[in-house]
Amino acid sequence: MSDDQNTNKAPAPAEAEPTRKRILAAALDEFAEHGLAGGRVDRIAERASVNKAMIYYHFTSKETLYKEAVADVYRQALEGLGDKVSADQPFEVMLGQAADTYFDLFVGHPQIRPILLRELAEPNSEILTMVQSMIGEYGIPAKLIARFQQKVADGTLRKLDLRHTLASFLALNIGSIMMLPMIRRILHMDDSQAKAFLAERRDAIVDLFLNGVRAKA
Amino acid sequence: MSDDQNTNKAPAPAEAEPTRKRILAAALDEFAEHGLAGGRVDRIAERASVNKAMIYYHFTSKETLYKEAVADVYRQALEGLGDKVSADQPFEVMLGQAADTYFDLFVGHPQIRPILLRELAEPNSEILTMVQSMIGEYGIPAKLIARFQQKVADGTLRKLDLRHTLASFLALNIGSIMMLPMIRRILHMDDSQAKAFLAERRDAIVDLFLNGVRAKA
Amino acid sequence: MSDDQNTNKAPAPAEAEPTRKRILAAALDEFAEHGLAGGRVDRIAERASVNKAMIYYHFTSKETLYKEAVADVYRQALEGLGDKVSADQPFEVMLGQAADTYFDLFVGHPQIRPILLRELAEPNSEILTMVQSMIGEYGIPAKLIARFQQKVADGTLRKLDLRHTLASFLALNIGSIMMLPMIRRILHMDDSQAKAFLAERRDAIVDLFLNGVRAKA
Amino acid sequence: MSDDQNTNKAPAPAEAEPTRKRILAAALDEFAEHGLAGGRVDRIAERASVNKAMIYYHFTSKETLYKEAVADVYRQALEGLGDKVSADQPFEVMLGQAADTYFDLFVGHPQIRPILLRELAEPNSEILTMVQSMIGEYGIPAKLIARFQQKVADGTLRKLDLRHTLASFLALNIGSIMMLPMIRRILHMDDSQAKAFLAERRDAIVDLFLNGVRAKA
DNA sequence: GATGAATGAGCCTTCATTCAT
DNA sequence: CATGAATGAAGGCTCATTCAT
Repeated sequence: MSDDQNTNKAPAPAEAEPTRKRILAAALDEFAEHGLAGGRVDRIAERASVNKAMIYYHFTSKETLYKEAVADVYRQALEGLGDKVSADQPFEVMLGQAADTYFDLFVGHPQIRPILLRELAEPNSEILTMVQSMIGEYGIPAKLIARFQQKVADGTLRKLDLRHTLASFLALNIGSIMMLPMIRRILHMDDSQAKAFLAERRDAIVDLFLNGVRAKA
Repeated sequence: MSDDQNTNKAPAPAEAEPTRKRILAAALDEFAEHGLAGGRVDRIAERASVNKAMIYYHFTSKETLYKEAVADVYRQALEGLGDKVSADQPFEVMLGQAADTYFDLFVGHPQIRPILLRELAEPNSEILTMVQSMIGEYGIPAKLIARFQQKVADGTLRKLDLRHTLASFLALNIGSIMMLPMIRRILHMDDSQAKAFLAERRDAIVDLFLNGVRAKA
Repeated sequence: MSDDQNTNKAPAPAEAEPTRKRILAAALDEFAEHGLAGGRVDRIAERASVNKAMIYYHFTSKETLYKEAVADVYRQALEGLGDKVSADQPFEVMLGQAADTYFDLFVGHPQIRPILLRELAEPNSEILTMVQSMIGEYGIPAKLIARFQQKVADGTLRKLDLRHTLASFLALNIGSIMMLPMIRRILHMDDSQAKAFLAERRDAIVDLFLNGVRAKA
Repeated sequence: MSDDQNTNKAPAPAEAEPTRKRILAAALDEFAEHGLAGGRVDRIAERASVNKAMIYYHFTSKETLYKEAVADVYRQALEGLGDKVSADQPFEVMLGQAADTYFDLFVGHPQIRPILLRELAEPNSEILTMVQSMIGEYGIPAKLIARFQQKVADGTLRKLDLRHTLASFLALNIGSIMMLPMIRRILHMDDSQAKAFLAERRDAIVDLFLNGVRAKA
């Protein structure tokens, strides 16, 4: 599929793809800033330097565009992430890799955070379902669960409800990023302080989590 | 006439101070469901069974109404919360009280969750700032930080960066609630399973956190 | 009627009249500033320090209020003017009196100017008709025409079409006042210059008119 | 197809550069009839046979449209007027030309009269300022003032304050037109009489003015 | 008389979407 | 593919007017 694209694109439609991609990128930014309801098709057109009608040439509707734009970032994000979390490493290294992966995800694709937040607010988010299906069994959660089970089996971890253990790890990681504006205000941090804080967060999380789950000597 | 009113008002307060409050309640629901951008004034009027113009009789604009509605729930919520978290109790009891308070907050006022989520997505949320100022120094974070310091001093807790410790506790609690739809999908839980899961969550969090921060014997 | 009023008013309705008058005065100001279409009932109520509903207690509709307010100023204005123009005086004195009367009218009741201007723009102004009927045969035009005729008869004035002569006199007087903002801009006059200019205008008009109509020696 | 257009456009320019101009024309009529406050965007759309939204595609707001429409008529009017007033002609001819120009202006563009009247009623009319700047130094007033000065210098005219002299000429001309509905009522003229009266007015004005300013033999 | 609250119709403006070229 | 113009359906807000007390 990618071969096909690469070879066919040079000749004629070399200009075709860019437009579509530009629209997707513009849409992503717009929706990240304003949400689906607050996002404006005009603004997307402007951002992409295309005529508004062009958007409807490439996409069925604003909502479709939204879905495709979101799917698109996730595709890129997941691709970039690849296999940064390997079960071959020591447990704490693996946890660190997982944490890094989450932080990198939101740093590398800053539009994901606001979009995800807004989707979490939506009663029956199709986006959330779609994203989940994209990540599927290859995601970090699956890897973590497997490792947890093994660690419990060999006695390194306390006997915990692993669903909660996973939920806690996710909450610590993703939740910290999601809630940063709140925590900033509580701790009276300015922009640069918040940035530094976030950078230290990974270690703090892994440390707390490890101690929290490890079986007592 | 005034006698009449006074005596009649007690029995049927459902109509006592209606319109403005009905509008606020309707607005809260509408904005919780659809956000500020997606919320419709017409729908709020309908929900409140008032004429659309009545909304503008009581409130300056849609945005003002939004802010007042949010301020209003928080006022009620904070009032209801009172002093459920007391520093006189053993540490783990206090943590449990704090967790309970958060869970109760979001259960008792289910509109807060989606509103908070969407505000977290907003670059410079005035709402977040306002809410923070409403909670102020009486909030749980302040109490926790104080207790943490004391516990570190007496050697019960490991020497940790307390800002991160607090952030972790908040992420575990609030983050878990915020991210529930995500976790549900990851763990393939249906509605009732999710509910049960959330009910157990409090203990799981306190357990993990306590173990995570406690100094080793 | 006036007896009736005077004797009855003291007892009870002493407060009644003021409200109505306050509304009329407020309406006059509002309509002078914004016109009938641009005038706001709310603003009139505010200006009159009465409840908006009170306006509808005293007047049928916004339009009615407008008409009554206009009729009211004119009534006051005409009353105040009385017989300032007397045919007993020398011709040029009489012209001066007429000019003074017009200038006084617009200075003493500054709301009349904008209202009149806007009514002149209305295709079939009922107000204009009403005002005309209020002034009737006692107005300055009638007096002037009579004097003109007499002056033509005795040879002091050239044989002119007296309708045009009258029109010219009115245009010179009222027109000058109406068009002041325009003339100000053409002659680059500031506020105080314009005021001084208007004060001199009376003499300039009488002088030009007199020379313009007088039979050559 | 494009050929078709090119060849067809000449014969039927009625559709050549339509919408924007149609809107401007419709707006002009609407605002002339009802004023800015009373003018309705819906009605303008209807008059122009365009969708209401089209108005906002071409113009920023109702007020902008108003300003542009007014600027537009004045542009056309001034263009049409050109140099009808020449200083090479005898004084009374020149005055006649000036009078003709004013009468033609208001006859050729009947919307200007009501618009000007309403703007004269506006405390700080931007329109009046704009119009003045459009006319600038090429307008009749400048030409008249220059001629007046010259005529005073050569002794043909009495020594008058030329600002007042100009004001009087303008009041006689423009004022007569503006105040016609008033004069009609005073002189009890019907439609056709008023029309005839207005046609004679030019000569009456020039005659009065000339005699009024001329130095006595 | 007087008021606060209420209402229906309407107003300006915007938005997603489509059409003709 | 690309564009400028067009459109119908709201959407937020306002206004004159009325009602209950």
